[in-house]
Amino acid sequence: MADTLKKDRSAIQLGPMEVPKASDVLANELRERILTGEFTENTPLPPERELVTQTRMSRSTVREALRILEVQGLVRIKAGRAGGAFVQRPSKEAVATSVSLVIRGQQIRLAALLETREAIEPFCAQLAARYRTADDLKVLDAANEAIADENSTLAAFLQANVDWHVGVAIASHNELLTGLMTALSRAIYTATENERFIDAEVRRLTAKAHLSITEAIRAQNPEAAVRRMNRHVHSYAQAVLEVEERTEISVPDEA
Amino acid sequence: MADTLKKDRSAIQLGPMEVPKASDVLANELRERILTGEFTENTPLPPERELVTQTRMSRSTVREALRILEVQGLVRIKAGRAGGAFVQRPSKEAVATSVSLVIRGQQIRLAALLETREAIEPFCAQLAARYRTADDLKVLDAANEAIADENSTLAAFLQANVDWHVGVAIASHNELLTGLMTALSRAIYTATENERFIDAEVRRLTAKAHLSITEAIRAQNPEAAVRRMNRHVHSYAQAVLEVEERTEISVPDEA
DNA sequence: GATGGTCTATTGGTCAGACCTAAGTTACCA
DNA sequence: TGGTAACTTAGGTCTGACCAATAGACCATC
Repeated sequence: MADTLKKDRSAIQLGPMEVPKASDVLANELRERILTGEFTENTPLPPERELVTQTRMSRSTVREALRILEVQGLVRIKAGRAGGAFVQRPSKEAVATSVSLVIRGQQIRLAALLETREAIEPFCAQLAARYRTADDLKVLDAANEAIADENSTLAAFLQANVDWHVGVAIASHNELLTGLMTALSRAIYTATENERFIDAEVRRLTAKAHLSITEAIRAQNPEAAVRRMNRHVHSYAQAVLEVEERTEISVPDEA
Repeated sequence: MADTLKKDRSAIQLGPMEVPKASDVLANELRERILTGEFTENTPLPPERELVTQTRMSRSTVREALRILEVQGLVRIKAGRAGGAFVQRPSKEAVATSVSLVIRGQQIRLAALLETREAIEPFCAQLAARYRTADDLKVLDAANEAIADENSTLAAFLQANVDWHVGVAIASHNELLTGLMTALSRAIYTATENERFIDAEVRRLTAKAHLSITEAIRAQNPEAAVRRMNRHVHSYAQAVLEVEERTEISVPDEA
């Protein structure tokens, strides 16, 4: 009897309910208006105290809402007179930082990073070959020059390396891919920073590969670009992983 | 005299300096400690009032710092007794939301989304064929079943479609790719939601392609998986773009 | 003895008001 | 005319108070 009663009563099912915080409500409202284009780029939002009177919320609530939007890259906040919150469209930076957080936070294996780069970068090269501008090529050439300098430090080499890879992504003119590649490159940079496998030979091969890919992009030859980039990142990944194996996985331990 | 004095004094050169906000300082400090693993998952941070006494900052400053970390997905905040800020590792959700923001905010062309998917998804399929588990296959099979139902609504079809694509990404066991694909799929879903080109024929072809790719993944045949997925997403993109052209770019106008 | 009410302690959420600091604007004086 | 002092506007921080949600202990009722 009691059992059936219990069954009857628990037949009514309710999921856990959301009770949004006041600051979230404000943030959501503003976010929607920004994303739908109601506020265009660089539009100044009303001053905090004005928002307080409009929304009848307290200033701390208003400020927390603005802080949320700031972290999400939707507004940029300046202090001082004529300051305030200015509408911004989130760009690759927002993607790059969040991806970096995931990479660092999840202690993602170097292998997975390299894998992901193998997925994305050949396609970037292909798009770059189609859509590259003269400015894009300048960036790549500058990076190539820095890479070719055999007397530079390891740090300088790696930085130039990152610059080149990000440069290719930028040349693809796809903000999504650019953001991902920026984060990936940074992560791979720090992961390989202490690697001892980057010797003169590796540097020479890298420089050569980059040059050849750059030429394909310059010549607007997508097929060659994708093919060469594929080979480049794949062989680089192989090389890194070989060293990783030989040195008995010493990196993951430091977590 | 005054001139030389002035010159001497301006010999000391200082660049523009950054004056970080107090809340940023706290947020950065906590973020580093979380990311380096000093605080493990689910560790409760001290209560706000405790942080106030420890840091000698005001409560509003402490709260803004916590809000920053919350938005970045580094802590989860619960109210009430035994509540507080609990350490969390940012996951694919964080990537998905920030990518969604960029997609919505930049009013990214549907073409670019499809392009990006063409870059990523074949590689996901390849990895899925290598690393898929039995559970992964169950998800794909369930989605395929829903897709095959010819009497379902358009919304149901698209949802099942998303489930399948995300399922493939999950089967790749790469958090990065999974996060990106989740965001991408959602965006493509909403972008194609109102499209009239999804007729019975498209649904039939989609179901067929998904089945064939699923089989390649089940058989752990990476080559077939990547080839079939490539063809699938490419032809889908072509179909969408053809409709786009025919209907004279009506979507971008509503921005 | 299971259900539900009440109390209390803890902790985040919100509010109000004050003051500090950054940065344009204006006015005034040398 | 040019520089600087005063003013104004806006965000940044602090203080202290109270509200709201929640967990746990205890008690009342059926």
